[in-house]
This record gives sequence, C-alpha cells and structure tokens, in this order.
Amino acid sequence: MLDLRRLALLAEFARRGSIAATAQALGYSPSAVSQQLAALEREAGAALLDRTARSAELTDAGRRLARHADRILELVETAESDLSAHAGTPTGRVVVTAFPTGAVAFAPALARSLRRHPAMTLQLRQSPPGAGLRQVRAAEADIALVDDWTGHLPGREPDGLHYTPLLTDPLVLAVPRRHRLADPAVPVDLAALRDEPWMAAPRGEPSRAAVERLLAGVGATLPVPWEFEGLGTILSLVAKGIGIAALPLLTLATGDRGVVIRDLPAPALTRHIYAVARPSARARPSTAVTLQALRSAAQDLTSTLEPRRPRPPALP
Amino acid sequence: MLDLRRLALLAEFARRGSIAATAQALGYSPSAVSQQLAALEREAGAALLDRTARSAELTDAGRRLARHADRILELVETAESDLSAHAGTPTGRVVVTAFPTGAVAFAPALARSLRRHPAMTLQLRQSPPGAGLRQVRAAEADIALVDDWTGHLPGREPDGLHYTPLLTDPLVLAVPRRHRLADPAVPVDLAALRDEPWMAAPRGEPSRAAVERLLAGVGATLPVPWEFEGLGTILSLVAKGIGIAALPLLTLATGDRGVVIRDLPAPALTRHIYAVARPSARARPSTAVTLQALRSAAQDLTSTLEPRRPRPPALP
DNA sequence: GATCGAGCATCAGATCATCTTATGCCCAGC
DNA sequence: GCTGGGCATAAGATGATCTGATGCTCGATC
Repeated sequence: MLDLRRLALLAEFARRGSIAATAQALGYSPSAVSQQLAALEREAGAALLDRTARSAELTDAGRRLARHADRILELVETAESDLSAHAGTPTGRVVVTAFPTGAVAFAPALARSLRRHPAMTLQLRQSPPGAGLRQVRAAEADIALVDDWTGHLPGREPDGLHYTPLLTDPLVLAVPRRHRLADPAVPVDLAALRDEPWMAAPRGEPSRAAVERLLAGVGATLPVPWEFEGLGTILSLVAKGIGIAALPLLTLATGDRGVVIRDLPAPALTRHIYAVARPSARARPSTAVTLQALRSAAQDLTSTLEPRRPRPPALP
Repeated sequence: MLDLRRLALLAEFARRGSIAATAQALGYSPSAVSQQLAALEREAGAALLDRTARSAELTDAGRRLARHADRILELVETAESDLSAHAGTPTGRVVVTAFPTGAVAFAPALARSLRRHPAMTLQLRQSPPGAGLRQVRAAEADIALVDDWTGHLPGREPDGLHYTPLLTDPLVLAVPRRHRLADPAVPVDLAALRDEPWMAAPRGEPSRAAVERLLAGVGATLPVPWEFEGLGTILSLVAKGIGIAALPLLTLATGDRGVVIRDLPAPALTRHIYAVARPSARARPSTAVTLQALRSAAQDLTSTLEPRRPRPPALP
C-alpha cells in the first residue's frame, strides 16, 4: 500500500522540481527526501523519477502518480476538516434507559432541552430493575437512570461507570382529597392506617420493598395490598378514592392532582436517583449534552415537587 | 497526517464490527489492531471507538471517518491500477539527438517504426559534435546518436551511460559517374589523387579529421579542400562532377545516386555509431521501444548500403 | 456459584522504518 | 582549477510496528 507521507513528498516535488527544494519546503534533509522517494518507487513498482548528477525530474509514471496524489491528499484534508468541524457538535443517537417513573418524569423536560440539537436523536426506554446498569456496560444504552433505596450505589464506582447524582426522592403518603389525612393538621400514624385499603406495586419492585421496610420499622405489617403495575396507575386510583399508597414523590411529577401528599414519619425513606454512563460515552458531545439536560430536568422537578409536600404547623 | 494503513484498519473494523474479527481478516494480532486504532484516534484527535469490556463500536466520528476512509482507499487503488495499467505502455515524449547525417539517415525508419505507439511522441534533433553525450547526462535528451572514429568510446561506460552499438560505417571514396575511378577495375591510389579537386566538411568535424588522418597515413597531404557544411551537400556536388570526396558510407543512405562509391585502401577507416542513454531512461518503455527501433533501422541501413560498395575482381 | 470462552487493553521486547549527519560524485559556471 | 548546487549512499540514533504474554470484564452454561 502506498504511503500518504510519501505521496505528499511526490506532490511537492512535482510542484518544486528538485529534491533540495522539496526538502527545504517541507523541513527535511535532501537525503531523507531522496530515500523516501526511492522507497515510494519500490512501493509503486515503477520509476517515478529520472535522475542525473545534477537534477531529477518526474517520469511519465511519476507525473501520473503525482496527479493522483493531489486528489488523494485533498480527500484526506476533507476528512480531517470534517472531523474537526464536528468535534464539538452533539450528533447521532443517544440511548437513555430508565425505570418507569423516571422515564415519565424526565421525558418532557428532556425533549424540550434537547430540541436545540437537531443533529442528535434521543431514544428513551423503560427497563426493568437492574437492567439499566447492564445495558450501559454492554453499550446497549449510553445513559441509565437508576434508583437506589439503599444509599450504597455510589460505592460502585470501581466498576468504571460514572454516577451523576440527579435528585433525592422521598417516599410520601398519597391519600384521596376527601380522606381525613388530607388535612395537614392531622398527624400521620402508620399503625392506625393498617385497616386502610393499601395499594402497592408488585413484589420485586424497589418501591414495594421500600414500603415494606417502612412499615416493618413501626411494627406494622402491611395487609396484603392491592397490587397494580405502574405507580402512575396506583396514583390514579388513590385520586379516585379507592385507597391510599406510599409512593416516591417523583410519581407526582406528571400525576393526578386529585391526591394530597403527606410526609411519612421518621425514619424518612428516600431513594437517590443517578444518571450512569461509561466514561467513553460521556466524552461524546451528544452524551455530555444529554447528561446536562438530565441535571437541569432534575432541578426543575425538585422545584416543582417540593410545594406538593405541605408542612405540618410549626410546633409552639 | 492520517495514515492509510490505519484508515484501512478502521474501514475493516466498520465492516466486521469487532477488533478480533478485523485482526483475523487482515492477518494481525488483536493487540496490533487495538494499538493502531488507538494511534489513529490520537492522530485524528477524536474518539473513534466506544469500548466496553467485551466489545467495541464506532462512535459518530468513527463512522464518519470510516466513510471518508472508504473513499480515500478507493482513490489509492485507482492510482495503483493506473500505474500498473500503464507500466508497459510507451508514453510521453522521447528526445533523440544525433549528428546530422545520423539524423537524416535514421529519421524515415524511426518514424515508420514508432508510428505504432500513438501515446508517445518522438523529437529528433541535430546537435553539434560532443553535445549529444552532454545532453543525455543532463536529461535534456533521452538518447544520443554518437559517432566514434577512435574506437575508444565503449570504454566510457564508467560514466554510467549505456552504449548500444548500431552499425559500423566505413569511410569511402565518392567520385562522379564519369570519373575514371568509377570503373571498379581501376585501383584506387590516393597519392595519385592529390591534384584532384577535393571537397570536405569544415575543420572540427569528425569526418574531416578522419579524412586528414587517412591521407596522412599514405604520406599524402590533402590540398586545401573546398569546405562545405553538411556531407549531403558535398555528396550533391560530387554527383554534379565538381570534385571528389571521402565520406562515411552512411551519407549515401538518402543521398544522390549520381555518384560511384569505391573502397578506400587499407588501413580502413571506420566509425562506430552508438545509441547512448541513461539507465533510468532505458527503463522507460518509450525509450526502450525507441532503442529497439534504432537497432532495426541500423540493420536496414546496413542491408541497403552494402550493395553500394562494388568489389574489385578477385585476384587470380 | 464456578467455570469457560470471547473480546478488549496493556506491557515488554524484537524487528523494522525514518531521519540526520557525513561523505562522495558529477556537473556548470567562473 | 575552484566553487557551489544537487544528487546518492552509508552509518547510526531514535521512533514505530508488531508479536506474544498477561490481565480484566463480561455473558453463557452447568
């Protein structure tokens, strides 16, 4: 295969007419140019230069190859220009995978934020618990939104993935508007609620485990709740007065306004929400831009949801 | 500057989808491919691959560069094909320089012979004595026809030029048809001819020197001859009966048929005619073809001129 | 949970390529 | 004859390329 640096030497020789002038123009010694052009002749299998004691000139084959060289070098320059022109531009597809409420909560703000980068496309998927990290590791997704009720996740950094904290999402009590606990003055006593109709997500869901941990902490065993897939569905049923539920606050991001939110008593259970990405994916402008949009959206969500948590009157 | 071998690796990676498959397809170890693609990333100043523990895939920049690479590699292949397609084809201009009678004698046969190579052009020039060799050395001409009356020229091979013997051209006596020496039975006695009106080329011409050497060898001093430029001119004057001349036989190639040729007595003076070329020029198909045409023409000339030298009757 | 195999990266080192410097030769011009 | 320009070649320092060994992370299978 021909060598680009040698082709560039030949093209310059074609312009300058002597080995010495070529060497000077490109900053080599004449000896180096002579040797490299001889090497190009061996590569090409043709005599490219006709040499005498005092001068050298291109053969027909040499002239022909010099013309090709000009075209090839031009294409190389186009390629390099193209690369640097796009270096800072977010382009291509970014795949974000998220747990269901995360996907729903972040979708509107993400879409709005990324609209200003027309050269990139966002694919937002929902995935089951634990699948997000695996997909990022396998490059099946660029960013995963993960929730952690344990408080241990950032310790996973030795796996090489990068965790960006987005927000802290508390578990809250959702009751119908006409419920007695809709009044902020009424204290929340979990033990007194054990005869209420509870609704929860199916076993295996992280929020279900969190709710069970909460009630075990106050010595109350949750009666067999009505199980529904999707926290959004549960929220709608609470709004219709069917029952009560303990849900992550984020569920309220786009949820029904027909419910009242109450803080649950200590110990406060919260989950941390992170955006996880491979370092190599983070280095891409498109992924970097998406992470920034997620941070922005998280701040907006926090501002939006905070007023939905009325505080009890300060103690006298 | 990007490197073609690395671009070829990237293009192959784009087709095969893994470093291991690329390495196998191109006969490298995975380690070499990994390192060379990393080097290409440094050259290009962009992340071209997105790597995980078990796989690698192209980034947007990588895909973009791979497309450019395909185009560049295609142009390189075009260049190489073009070179080898023309490798055996005589093309371009060939410059032949010759002493005057040589140019005239060889021109018709040369023109005929080279007509079958339409992609090349022949330039046939006349040059003064000694200029041919210099022009070949300086690449101002590709082939020089030179004549040597000394018999020493082939010893000049240490100068790197290549000498191709074409023909041996004897010095002969040209007399008018009505001259007494037109009869082959009459012996040629140079001493008896000193009162004849001689014609010769000007001093400095090789044939002039040869004639003077001939007559000095028989103790005869040539009277101040009538000097004319061009042996062809002298031959025409002989045909008109103006005088006699000692000329190289080659002069008769296209000369006047109104003269009679006689051998001169021993010692026989001859000149050797060579085609001289640089080795690098000889390697070109067009020059090689021209040299072959010259050899052919020389044989034709020898066949044509030999019957113009009638032999004296064999001694009883 | 243990093992295996695939596929990536990094390291150490053998071999080859590139470039510089020194030297030599051939010219033309003065 | 001398000088300067321009080519080639040789020797050697330095850098590049490739191999083989090793290590790590996975997913699949048992």
